[in-house]
Amino acid sequence: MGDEGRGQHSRVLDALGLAITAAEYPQGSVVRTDEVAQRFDVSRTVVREVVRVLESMHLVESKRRVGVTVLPPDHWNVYDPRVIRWRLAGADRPRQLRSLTVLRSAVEPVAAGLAARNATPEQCADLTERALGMVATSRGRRLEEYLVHDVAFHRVVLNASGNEMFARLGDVVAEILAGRTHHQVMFEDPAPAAVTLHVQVAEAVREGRAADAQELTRQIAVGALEELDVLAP
Amino acid sequence: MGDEGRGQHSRVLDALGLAITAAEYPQGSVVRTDEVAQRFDVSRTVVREVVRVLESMHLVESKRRVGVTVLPPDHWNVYDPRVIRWRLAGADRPRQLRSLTVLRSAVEPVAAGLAARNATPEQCADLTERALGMVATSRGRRLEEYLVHDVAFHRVVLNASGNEMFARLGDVVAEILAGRTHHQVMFEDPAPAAVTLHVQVAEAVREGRAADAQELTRQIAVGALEELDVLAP
DNA sequence: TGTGACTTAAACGTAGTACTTATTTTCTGC
DNA sequence: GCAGAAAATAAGTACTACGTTTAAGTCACA
Repeated sequence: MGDEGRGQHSRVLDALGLAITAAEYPQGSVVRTDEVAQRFDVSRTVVREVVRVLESMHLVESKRRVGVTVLPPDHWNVYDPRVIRWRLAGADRPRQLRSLTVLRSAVEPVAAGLAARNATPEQCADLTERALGMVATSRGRRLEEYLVHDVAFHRVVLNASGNEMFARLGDVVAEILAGRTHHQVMFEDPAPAAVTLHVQVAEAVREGRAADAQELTRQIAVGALEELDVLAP
Repeated sequence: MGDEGRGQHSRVLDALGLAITAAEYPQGSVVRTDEVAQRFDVSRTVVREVVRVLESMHLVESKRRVGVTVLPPDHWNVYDPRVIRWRLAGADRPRQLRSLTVLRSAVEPVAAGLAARNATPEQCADLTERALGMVATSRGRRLEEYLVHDVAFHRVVLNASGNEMFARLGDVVAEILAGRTHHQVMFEDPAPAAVTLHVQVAEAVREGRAADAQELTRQIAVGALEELDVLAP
């Protein structure tokens, strides 16, 4: 899943990013690079590189004679996969999960509609295979296996849309689905209705029925939103 | 619009980012940091910081004993505003514009629907004002003034949706609209139909008619897509 | 024909120093 | 006493030089 490189840089970046998104450093607070260097026992060079990356995510701002200032959340690059992961790992996980699911509900139906027009035969086959995999693993508490198929299914749809902006949301969807299985209370097997919908989407895409693919995917999204409402009111 | 800081770092980052997204450094090609340092006449320190940022955007990958490798486009963080700007400035501007417009067409209708439920009175007033501003500047080649109102209008809708992921797309929409006015051939005044639709969206949001706001915004998006089809077949 | 040891290239990381630029403080002059 | 200018200062910015680590390449030996 993650692409955490090894080395001091990644270690400090991850720690700082996590701390900032968790409001451990509150918005507006200021730190000096030397402090950070000492805190993590690394050279100032490493800290500077980390700060430059955090700055590129608009998590902080670095100004002379004042230090490194934590920016308010509405400046953050919330589409950066790393920021998403940090926030999902932190305290406002529910809020974040809701934002992302709403985004999904807007994007995925349109993506499915496009996929019905643009999907290659290979992608259609892949989609059908994944849908069948979901059916096969939808009973008997095989949640991990189900998750793999579910993630793959949605990735294929987003890729098959032919739109790179949609395709890049595959990671986001993966995080959401993984989060639902792992963190949300999900003792039960997935809802049969959802499984059926996935099979129908695969069919609609294969047969080029764009409107149907869109509407069916919309129903999946609605289901995901309702599930959130139940679990996190 | 831009937040280009001054200094060596921003200069080199911008130059390299532009060069990479323009495929001047083709995918898979490798450079050494010393080369870059010499090419831009800066120290390796600066180059290293730049590379770290480019790495965080997944534009490049830096490995020991091999150098800095340019990653294929499907790895890029295409939601990073800087990447978007670089690509819009480069050769595949039309492709990029289309991807972004499709994204808009998926997101904005949903955002407008949410705005109809969540918009504050201030936001409603702002929206109405902007719509009237668009009407007032829609004739007589006052394209620049029109653009300002148009961008502001869409920003308010996205913000009023109450979803942070939508709100963060304000910059993207601004880039698209600015691009249309400045680079696309747009000698004529904006289409009266589009202007009317904006006024109607403002009304629908103000009166809490979510479904109408969504449908009207969808029509605006469809118009934008058709406009693209005409200008860039 | 491998397979393990050696070489080496390049990034990674540290240390020290000088430059730049805002901010803060202090000093002037009225 | 206070407004404005000059000096002190603090912090990021940038450069250089050096040692460390990793992995690609190479060569020898079985």
